[in-house]
Amino acid sequence: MKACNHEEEHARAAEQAVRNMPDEESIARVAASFKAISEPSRLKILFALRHGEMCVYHIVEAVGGTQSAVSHQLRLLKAAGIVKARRDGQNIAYSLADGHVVAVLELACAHLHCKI
Amino acid sequence: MKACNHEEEHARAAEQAVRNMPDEESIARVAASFKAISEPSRLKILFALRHGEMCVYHIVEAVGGTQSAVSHQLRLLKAAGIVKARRDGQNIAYSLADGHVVAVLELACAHLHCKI
DNA sequence: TCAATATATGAATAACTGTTCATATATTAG
DNA sequence: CTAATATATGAACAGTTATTCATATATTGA
Repeated sequence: MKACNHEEEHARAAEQAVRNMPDEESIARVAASFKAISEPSRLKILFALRHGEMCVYHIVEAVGGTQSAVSHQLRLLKAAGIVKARRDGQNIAYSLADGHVVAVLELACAHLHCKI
Repeated sequence: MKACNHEEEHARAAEQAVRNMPDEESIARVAASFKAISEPSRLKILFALRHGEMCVYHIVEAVGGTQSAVSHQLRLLKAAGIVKARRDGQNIAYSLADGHVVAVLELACAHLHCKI
């Protein structure tokens, strides 16, 4: 494999890329965040929580599926810092962790030219 | 499973969630987009391409790994509409599909409080 | 046309992940 | 304390996916 005829520009970009490449741990964390929101079942939960805090009962109502599956998904989302949980009596109320979540969803939809 | 004592607010949120839930196909497309950028090896490619168009040779130089692995990853990224490709003689020059890609990466990093 | 180079790709394997089922924990009402 | 309810969780299975290896395709120069 040898260089292309854009050698200079591409080589400069490659150099900059190496110099500015985030460390492995940062990349792993970013990857984990996107992985958490890359499954339809979990995305549905996020789209649902856009409309406000909900306990598991209502999340199940909103997105369908079994209570167990939803609970497992919520655990992953919480571990990834995408949603936060708050106990309220017998219930656990879930909500989006911060405004970045909706912002990212909206960017993705804009990218795909689909309205949400 | 019965409703919680936030019945009214949560029930309203759940109703709105059901009414505004994107269709299955939109959700699948959003999920596929995030899945494409949820692997460290592919994220490295995107972080690299922030610095400009590059051919495969230079991408391999910037992110490491084998040519074959990088090529497979590029195929997925292209299929997902995250990067675009342009033939240039013997080389194929890759670049980010649009500004949304960098914007999403920056949002994720802001969310995680890590600088890139 | 032939050799060299850049990139792509099919198959195989190993690792990962989502769902289900059964069960556990925690909270409240009585 | 006991029963009922809400949520969480461990194990197992099925489906998915990233990497490697070998090879194919495409472009260029001679």
